[in-house]
Amino acid sequence: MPYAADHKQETRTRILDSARRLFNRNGLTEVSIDAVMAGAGLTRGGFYSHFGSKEELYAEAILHFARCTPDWQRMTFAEPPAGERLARAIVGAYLSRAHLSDIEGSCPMIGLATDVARGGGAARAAYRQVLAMMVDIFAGTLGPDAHAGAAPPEPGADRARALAVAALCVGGMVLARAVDDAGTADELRAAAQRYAVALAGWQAVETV
Amino acid sequence: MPYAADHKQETRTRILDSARRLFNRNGLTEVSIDAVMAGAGLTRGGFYSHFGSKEELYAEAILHFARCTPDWQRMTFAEPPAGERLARAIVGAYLSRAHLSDIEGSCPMIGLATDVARGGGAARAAYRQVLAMMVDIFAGTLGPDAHAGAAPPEPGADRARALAVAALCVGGMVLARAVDDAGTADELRAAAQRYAVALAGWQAVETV
DNA sequence: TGTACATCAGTGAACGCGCGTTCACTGATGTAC
DNA sequence: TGTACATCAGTGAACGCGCGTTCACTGATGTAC
Repeated sequence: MPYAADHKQETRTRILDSARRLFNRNGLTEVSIDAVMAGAGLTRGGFYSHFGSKEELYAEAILHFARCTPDWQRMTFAEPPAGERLARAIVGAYLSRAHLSDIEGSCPMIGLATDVARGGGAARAAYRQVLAMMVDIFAGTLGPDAHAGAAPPEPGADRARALAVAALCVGGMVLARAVDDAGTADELRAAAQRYAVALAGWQAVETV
Repeated sequence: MPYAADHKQETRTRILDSARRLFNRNGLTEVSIDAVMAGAGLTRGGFYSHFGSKEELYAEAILHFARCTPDWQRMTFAEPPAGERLARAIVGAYLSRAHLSDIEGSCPMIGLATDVARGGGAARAAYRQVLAMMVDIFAGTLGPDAHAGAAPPEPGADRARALAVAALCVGGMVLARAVDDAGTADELRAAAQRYAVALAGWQAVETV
């Protein structure tokens, strides 16, 4: 056994980390295997002893994103909150100026949305998984619905509202990144934050 | 003058229409000049008598999108409504099942969001222009704000709300397209529609 | 009206580069003795 | 403890294909006479 048991696994993780950064910045198809391997401190030839093809890297990288997301939460907050506090803190961090400008380290739902929409099943399944994590956290912690009428609450109304809050979070950031004017971008970010909190029925956002 | 005066202009428009369809489906970089020209019934060599480079095609195609968007409105509605009726009808059409499945013909803000975010200034300026069209229509027609407190309304609150409605419209569709499950996709679409209308303070959506 | 001509939109072969993929080889590492 | 060895992670040259771009050429069209 010429190398330590987890040596290859560690290299693989380094490749996936490099891919995550580069994909977030340049999209799935505009990243060469050369660049991914160089980002991991390796050369191109070794790639195929870790992955069968570039397609396979896509799928694995998206799953890697999904696995990393809980870590991202844990690292952002000194002491991990729970319940509604967690949900408010997530909205605060998600729609923060720091997250807007951190292209490489940001949530993959923002930077890879349209690439994934064009991609294969594995990428889209992983995307749904990341979205589901966010929606589940929101759905469990919603406050009163300002838009609910006098009628008794319909079944599934909480889920619909949680989906809308998520759409506002991701949509606000996607638009802010696409627009060429920093002022408009920050207005979008702030507006999405304000109305995501209002829609969720919370009093205020938890700033980090 | 061997050809009619507008002959070349018509060909150019045909190329841009082909580019619009292909870009919406495959993204900016994953479309070859060969494919664009074939889509316009032409061969590759002729491209460079219309555009200086592929980069230039990107910018022109996005501006073409922006120019087409009013036509899209006009064609969707038999008799063009105005004011709040127009705004409600836009939300209804934008977040419709038909628009969700019409990849090639859809609003470029949905299919090209992350591509534009990575692109050059011309594409991002055009993107901002299309977004501004939508936001302006919303901002002028908002109903009462269910989330406004007893305090007097702040300046810019209407613009912030219009931006949030737009973020909900685009974000809902972006997520719906990225997810691999048709059920979740339609839930996202419907939830975004419901709460976009609620956030705007309208009573109901105008179905087309 | 008919014919020769000038113009130029469009053609398609060719070039060169980048990138995904392959493969024979290198050399670093843990193990056996 | 020290040395030879087997293993295999990683290297880098090479191949082939696709695509952006160029360019000499074709042929369709409106005009002049």
